[in-house]
Amino acid sequence: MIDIKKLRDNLEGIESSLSKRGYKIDKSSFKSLDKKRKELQIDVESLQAERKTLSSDFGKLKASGKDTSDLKSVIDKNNHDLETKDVELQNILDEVNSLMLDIPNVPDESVPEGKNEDDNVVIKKYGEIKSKNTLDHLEITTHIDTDLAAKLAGSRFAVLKGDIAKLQRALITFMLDEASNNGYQEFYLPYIVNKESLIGTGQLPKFEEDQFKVSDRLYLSPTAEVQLTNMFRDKILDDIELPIKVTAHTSCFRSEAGSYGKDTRGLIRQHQFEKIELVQITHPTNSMDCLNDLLKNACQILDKLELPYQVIELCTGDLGFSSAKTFDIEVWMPSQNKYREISSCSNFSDFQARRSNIKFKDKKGNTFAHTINGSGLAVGRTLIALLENRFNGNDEIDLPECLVSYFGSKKVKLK
RNA sequence: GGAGAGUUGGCUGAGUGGUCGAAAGCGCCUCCCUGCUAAGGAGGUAACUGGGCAACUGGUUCGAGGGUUCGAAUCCCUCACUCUCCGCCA
Repeated sequence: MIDIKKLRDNLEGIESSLSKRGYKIDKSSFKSLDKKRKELQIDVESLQAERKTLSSDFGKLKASGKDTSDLKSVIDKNNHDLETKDVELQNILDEVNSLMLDIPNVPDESVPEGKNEDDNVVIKKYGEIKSKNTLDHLEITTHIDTDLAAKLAGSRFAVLKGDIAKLQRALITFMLDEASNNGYQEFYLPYIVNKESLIGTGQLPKFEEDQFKVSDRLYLSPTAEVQLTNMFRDKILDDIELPIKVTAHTSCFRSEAGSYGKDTRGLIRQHQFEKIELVQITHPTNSMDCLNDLLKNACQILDKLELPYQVIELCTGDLGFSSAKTFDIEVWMPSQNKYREISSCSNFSDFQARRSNIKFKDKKGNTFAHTINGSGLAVGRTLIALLENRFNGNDEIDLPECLVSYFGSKKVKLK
């Protein structure tokens, strides 16, 4: 949710910012709605003030045992007027609100302009592409079994066996340790979350069909961003606590309703996958520094894993709904001969904080915080990248140095 | 699954129809006092939001939503959540 005051004060400015990301705001309907809102609100509030004094007069009259019927008819009229005006006001407020909920976040000034993903900007490439391998991960190892998973659950699931299952476990521990070393407090979280939480981080109401619903009010969490951010929902933090850095490993669940036929093979796009998430709650003045910090934390993991990757900055046209600025980290996937997203690091400015009511307190008063998050990293995709980049035709691969102690051996058996 | 008790400000917790946005305590802020520290004293301290250049001045909010009433934190209904005991269980 963007700030309605900013919209009132600077409609043209917001309009041009939003047009850069391809969103056209309905200026004239906002203006006329807001004008009506103002008139009605003034009416309603003065009628409410009137009711207060009339009611207290009524009480006094009654207490002194005098006749109240004249006053009663005045009160009745006032209440009747109030009710009609109030209904009108509520209707207008509902309209304003749904208009506001539909408006995406305003891109940061620094975000490169562009229409779609073709206009994203490669910031830097890291590591050397050495692999000559063309086989994909399902061809490299027999220990990723999607048929078996289909028997148990359905498509877009996987069973990992033996060393591959163990390697996933090692990766999770490694990534969590990296996050802890970088100052993130580790959490273990519920995988099921309520509606309020999903609304807070922006998955609801707009993206309901992407979620797995387990009951009337409960959903499987699509990312630990939801839990880690909503821990601070409805809180007023102390400014000296900022930035707050938190992390967790969770299984993540996505229905992938909109991706029929996309990445149907293997581990790339699953209904259930493992992810380590990094979240920071920051002061508005240095949130961009915090984003760079978080990006560095995520990149560092790929550096240690010795995997080639690139960092791209999303252009205005490709930004997610809630994001003000996003860097994607893409790891080299030899079988596809291209880079694939393995982490998305975003500054949401006060967009999520406004929805989830996360504030901090300083001498000037209470202000919405900024929220930052990114994966550190997506575990399944990291696993694939390791297999594909390190495969050299044998029945086992060598692990990078950083994983050896976590895995307990230097070699991973593929068959 | 059965039975019961709750949900009030940053926290603890009083408040059963108007004088209640709300006692008291804790915490926090300002000041006073004391050579430092400890203790003590005075005052202040909820959030959200409208109008106004401003001084200022309205409104809303006591888990959520309805209802009764001239008037609801307080009475009634529905829902959500939390806790305790019993049962079951990793």
